Amino acid sequence: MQNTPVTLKFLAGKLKMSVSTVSKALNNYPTINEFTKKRVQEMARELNFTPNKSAINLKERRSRIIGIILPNLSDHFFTRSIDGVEQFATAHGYNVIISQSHDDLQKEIQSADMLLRSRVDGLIVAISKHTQQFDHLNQFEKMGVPVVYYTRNPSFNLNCHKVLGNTFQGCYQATQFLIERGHRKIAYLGGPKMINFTHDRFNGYINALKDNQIPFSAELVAYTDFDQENTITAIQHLFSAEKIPTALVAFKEPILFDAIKYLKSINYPGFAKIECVGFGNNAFITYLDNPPVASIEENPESVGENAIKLLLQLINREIDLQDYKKVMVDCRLVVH
Amino acid sequence: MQNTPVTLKFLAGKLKMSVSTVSKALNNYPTINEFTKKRVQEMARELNFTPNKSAINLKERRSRIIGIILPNLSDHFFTRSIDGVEQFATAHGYNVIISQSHDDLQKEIQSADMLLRSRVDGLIVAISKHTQQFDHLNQFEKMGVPVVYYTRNPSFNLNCHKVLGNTFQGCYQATQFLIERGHRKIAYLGGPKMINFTHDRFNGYINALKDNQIPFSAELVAYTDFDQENTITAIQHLFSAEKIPTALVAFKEPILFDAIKYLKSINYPGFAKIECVGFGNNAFITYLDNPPVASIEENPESVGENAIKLLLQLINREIDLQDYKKVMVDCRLVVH
DNA sequence: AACAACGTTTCAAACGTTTGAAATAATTGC
DNA sequence: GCAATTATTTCAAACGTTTGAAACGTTGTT
Repeated sequence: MQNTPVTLKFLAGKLKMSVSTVSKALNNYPTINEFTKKRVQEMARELNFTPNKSAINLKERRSRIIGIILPNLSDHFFTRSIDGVEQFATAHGYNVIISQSHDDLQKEIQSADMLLRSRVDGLIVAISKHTQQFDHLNQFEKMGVPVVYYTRNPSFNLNCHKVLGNTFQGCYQATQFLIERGHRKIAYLGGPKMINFTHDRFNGYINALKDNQIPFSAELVAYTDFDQENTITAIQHLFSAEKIPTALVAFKEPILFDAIKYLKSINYPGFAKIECVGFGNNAFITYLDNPPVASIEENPESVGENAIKLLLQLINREIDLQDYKKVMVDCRLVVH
Repeated sequence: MQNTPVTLKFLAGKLKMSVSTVSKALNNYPTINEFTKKRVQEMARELNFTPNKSAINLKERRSRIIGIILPNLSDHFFTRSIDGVEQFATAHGYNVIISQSHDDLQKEIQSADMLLRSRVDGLIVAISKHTQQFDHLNQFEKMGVPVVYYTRNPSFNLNCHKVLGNTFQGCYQATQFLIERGHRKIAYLGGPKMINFTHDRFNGYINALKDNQIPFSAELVAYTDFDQENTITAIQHLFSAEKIPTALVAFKEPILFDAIKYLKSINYPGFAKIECVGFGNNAFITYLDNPPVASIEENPESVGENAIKLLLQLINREIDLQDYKKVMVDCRLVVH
């Protein structure tokens, strides 16, 4: 424990030169004599000089920090997307601060405020499912800090930058896949209606049916959320319908697993023949005895990477802040 | 986009008062006139004044930021532990920066450096499995920044603060549980030897055997890592041993799942009777057809919470930096 | 000997806060 | 009505950097 913090001033004192010489030497200014640079750099290393980022941020009026707000880290989609962001960000000299909203608007507001105070250079955000009001996020753009919404975003709002999984295409492809395997009665298990892409997924399903001249039946559609009880209720509804489904498209894998588990537990007649597909491509599928026939891989790393790429362009003003972009990242059907 | 950043100075100009009055008004100093406070606070709200954290950090010589370095976010143990840290930290006015090492020493060093520059007030770290050298982490203590190692830590080093899952007790309990269920030939599948607690777990296993007068057989012990191939090799070894095991204790659940899957895939005779236990208590277990008979719940939230509690005490100098503590968090056996 | 020209170093202000001390204004006591 | 007291505001320095402008010292030219 050393009580004299090693600052430029301290180094300057030791070396009997001015603070600016030390600073410039460490930053490799061409006007500084080579021998001086050596001396300074050696001394800095010896004394473990570590520049104070707060001071630099203050001076430079930027932080080289990217903020990320997301619902939670227990969802593998998000942790995988972080990897995409982090890799590209650090390669470009930026660090990342992650903040979880736990799908709670108040926490999201707190996170946003914290990141705003930290003067992040840009923000990537997947909004909570309860976010209907955007003052706390609009604040960033007002201060000239670009914001990229990814995955979960305010669907009605065109005036923001978005990077989205092409969830329509993913769901279309999954439905198409099931149709090609001979299914005609394909049930659709949707997610919370507050999450905007829920509708896109539904549309993918609908359109695939339409394009194959399969009549749509409202009986074959139900919605749930992340609560297991609700999923069971939805499944009971779907599989007691008149048109008994032979296949199922679900908006998220863990929920699909709940569905499969339930059908199996009640010895649903014809269970073995039912074919399922869900979003996610969870690594655990390999351990299931009755795995989904395929998964919709959402490529979260790519979503994250596209988000940070766009954000960096906005930060560098290569793209105008007002020139709102929408980037779609295609899904890929993985057959198991 | 507004080009005049709203600073104290800017507010002071608008209100025709000094910067210090504005600052004190916003910080609710008792010497400031109530009416003045109102005026200032209103104006601040109206213009969306957001204090610059870098400036405050610089002035206060602390950041109210806690750094966390951990191997990766794909392991649910770590994401759950973060929840424990975050909750307690934010309740005490601290923010958290998470940095992944991806089990790579170089990345860990980079993370440490980044956090050091950011002048975190304290560090919580689960070292990478390749970390044998600790300069980058010792640096913090040298600068008076307390460090708490959690879960993965330098086992040989007593001179550091540690918060650990009581992995010995967990493994003992699991083994005891299997013994009580009548098993005598219990195999043990250990993890990477570089991870320090691997040995504690093994000792838990051994001691439970000993306390029940069950002879230990080296044939019943094998080691693997997170690579599936190696797990299969280990399992082949264990289950082709002379003493055919009837139960298995594994050091981590996903690996246990690989083992179960393999035994099932080869139609291992007596597979249905084999009882397994592993560390983790993965939420996913509920979907398995041949689930482990029990799980060792490591209580990661509690580990995280204990780590941040200790760290805050160190930060507040309620505990002397040199007075090295070791906190153990018990595991809990969850029978499925 | 004078001075231009260069290589190198230093000065000084700025970034946005906080805070004890000093200054000023308002109030009270007599 | 004036000093003493109290309430309120302002001054000024500090936190650790960066950086353009100014200053310095050394050479080389004439």
